[in-house]
Amino acid sequence: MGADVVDGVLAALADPTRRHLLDLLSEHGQATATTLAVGLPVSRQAVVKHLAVLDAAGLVDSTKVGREVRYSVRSAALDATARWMAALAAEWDRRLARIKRIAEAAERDSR
Amino acid sequence: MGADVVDGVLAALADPTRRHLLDLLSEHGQATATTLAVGLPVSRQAVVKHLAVLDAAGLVDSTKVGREVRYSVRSAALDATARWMAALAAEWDRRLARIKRIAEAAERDSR
DNA sequence: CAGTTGTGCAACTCTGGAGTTGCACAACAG
DNA sequence: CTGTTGTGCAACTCCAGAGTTGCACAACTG
Repeated sequence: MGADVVDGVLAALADPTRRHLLDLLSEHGQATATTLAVGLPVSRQAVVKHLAVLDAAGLVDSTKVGREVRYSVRSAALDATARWMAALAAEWDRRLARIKRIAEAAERDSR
Repeated sequence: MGADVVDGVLAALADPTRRHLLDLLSEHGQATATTLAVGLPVSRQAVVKHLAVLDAAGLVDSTKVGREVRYSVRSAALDATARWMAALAAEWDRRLARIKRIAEAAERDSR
């Protein structure tokens, strides 16, 4: 699994405004930067920049229709990151269990 | 599920140095800031700050032993965030499917 | 055609966070 | 007790990124 994908998604999700943006997008399915900016306490330009970040992370898709650009949510990258995270948590558990086993064995030997 | 927990975890994981730190910790199971700083291109103080962030996010646990502080990985918060993310991805899929259904119905009516 | 509206581009400000250094203090070893 | 070593605290520097404004340009509407 591409580590850079995970990297991009994590960096993108770190910002509250971008998470809110994704929330709005998933509600409406389709929206332009101008429309999205109305429901947010920031300017349209700020929204455009955030959408660019989300686009680079693969969390959002853009389509030009006439003079406007419609954005929509893409779940693939998020899903991949969720799987990566779950695998990481499992890996930690595995390592912790192994270390605990070794520690117990060492203690048993010392007695 | 606490949204602030997810928030903290995402913010914590956004930094590459912190992810590397977590990786090192899960390998050794136990480590002090001084020890960890050796394998990283940053000072001990920088490591201490990162560990403080990870601690606040619940990703790391600290224990005082004599004059040194030992850190260890905690998988609970990461696991919770992974579940949250998977649920979010599923939610997006659900909404997208619903919107697609509506769009197709509208198209069928217009014909 | 003229007027309106949505985007894109560029140049700025400004704050948060990553990193550093220096020093004081507590906990060891001899 | 004396010297050494690991942490903690505080005051800095520095820069990426979040946000802004202003303007030019393309795309619709009448």
